[in-house]
Amino acid sequence: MPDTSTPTDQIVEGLTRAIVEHRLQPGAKLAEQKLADHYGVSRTLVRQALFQLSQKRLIQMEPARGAFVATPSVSEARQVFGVRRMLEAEMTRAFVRELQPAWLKSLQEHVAQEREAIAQDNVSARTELLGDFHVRMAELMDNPVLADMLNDLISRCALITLMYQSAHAARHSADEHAAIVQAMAARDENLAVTLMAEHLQHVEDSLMFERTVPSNDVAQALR
Amino acid sequence: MPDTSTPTDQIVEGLTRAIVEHRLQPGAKLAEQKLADHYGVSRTLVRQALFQLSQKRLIQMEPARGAFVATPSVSEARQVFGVRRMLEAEMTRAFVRELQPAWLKSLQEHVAQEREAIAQDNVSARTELLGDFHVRMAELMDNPVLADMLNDLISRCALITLMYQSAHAARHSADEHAAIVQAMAARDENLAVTLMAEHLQHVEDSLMFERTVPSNDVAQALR
DNA sequence: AAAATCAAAAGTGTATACAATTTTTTGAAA
DNA sequence: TTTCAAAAAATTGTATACACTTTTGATTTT
Repeated sequence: MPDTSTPTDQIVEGLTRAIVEHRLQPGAKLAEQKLADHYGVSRTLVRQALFQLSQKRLIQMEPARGAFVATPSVSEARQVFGVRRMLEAEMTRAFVRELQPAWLKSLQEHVAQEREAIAQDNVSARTELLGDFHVRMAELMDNPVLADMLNDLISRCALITLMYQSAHAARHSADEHAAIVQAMAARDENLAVTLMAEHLQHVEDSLMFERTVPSNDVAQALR
Repeated sequence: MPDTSTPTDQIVEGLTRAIVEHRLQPGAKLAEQKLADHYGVSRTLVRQALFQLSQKRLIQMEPARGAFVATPSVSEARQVFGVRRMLEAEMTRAFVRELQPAWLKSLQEHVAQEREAIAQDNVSARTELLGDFHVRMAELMDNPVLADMLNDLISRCALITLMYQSAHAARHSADEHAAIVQAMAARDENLAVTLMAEHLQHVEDSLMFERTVPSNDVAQALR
């Protein structure tokens, strides 16, 4: 795992993973001093990290009360997925229009990786890969602006979705990814766009909101 | 002008306006102590604000060297506009599909305001209104997630575009907004989407990159 | 026993201190 | 005058200090 540049970035990275992987449950208190102790830095750097996370909407800061892992409402969750559908429908269209053989190969390999992780029952790898499929498209198109934006949206989705996707749902997602790639290979722009929109709708439909109010042990969650 | 909640937010707000309105030119150094003096706070709060702005990509932070108003490359600029086109094309489609009479009225009034600002040659008002047209659509659809995202994208676009749009270009934009609203009123989904995409393309095409390297007086730019 | 009260503890918000780095200035040599 | 080097000044990065707010928990009151 490569070092991210600044200490603050490392904290952001670590907390993001913990939140996205649901080791920190929505609503969990993020006490500054505890985090500072865990990372061996002062509260100053922890605060910087928390502010960044609050901008990414992964945590919510309440004045004088501190930071908590975000607990998005059902309405907000639907909006996030709505934005993804809008953005990714058109992204798919652009992708097919500018399609290059190497792109196709890359996505096919990616789907193969997804299936391998699913076969091996590697839950965290498969979750990450299933999200990365979408970011990979933006990266292949050489559009880091889009890739960054999708990455943030997908993090928010991960916070929203159920603890872990069931193995069944994961297989379903991988199959849909494969179908999308197939439509792309056939240069069928409209089919690819439709399949992508449907895929995202399926992921959204599989949402379940377990809003447990947890008194979470931060130190343990971060290992 | 209403007070934003925290002091940090006020600094973010102030700097955002200064950058978007080009009172701070791309590349300008943002020295922490100078900003702190100007806002009458300590560097602590200025730093928090700078980190937030760097996440919004309005400024760029270089390690040990400080913060500078961002100078996006031509390639990045095209990507930002590309994302806007993707997102707003589908937003327009959804808007027309769910269209309510009140929405139409609101947009028509907005265009009227744009034209008033243009007639009065109120440059900063017209620039803000022309950008807000797009955010208003998201707000009318009751989608703050989308509205926030568009707001950030439009800020980045404002940083990119020439100092101020020419009066001619502003009139052109307002006319295109009016045409889009007309297509919406006719419930012509595809026409509205097409007009929106073309509109954004026109704005992008009117881009000019004046990359002056300025030694900018921060205190003066902030009034 | 439940509710209310208040003191102590813990936690957040901001300023300041200080080490490390970068920029500017100064001054000598070419 | 221009160029380079070293010292001085300014600036950033991080930790710490301290005021103020919230939370906790014991004690009293109903």
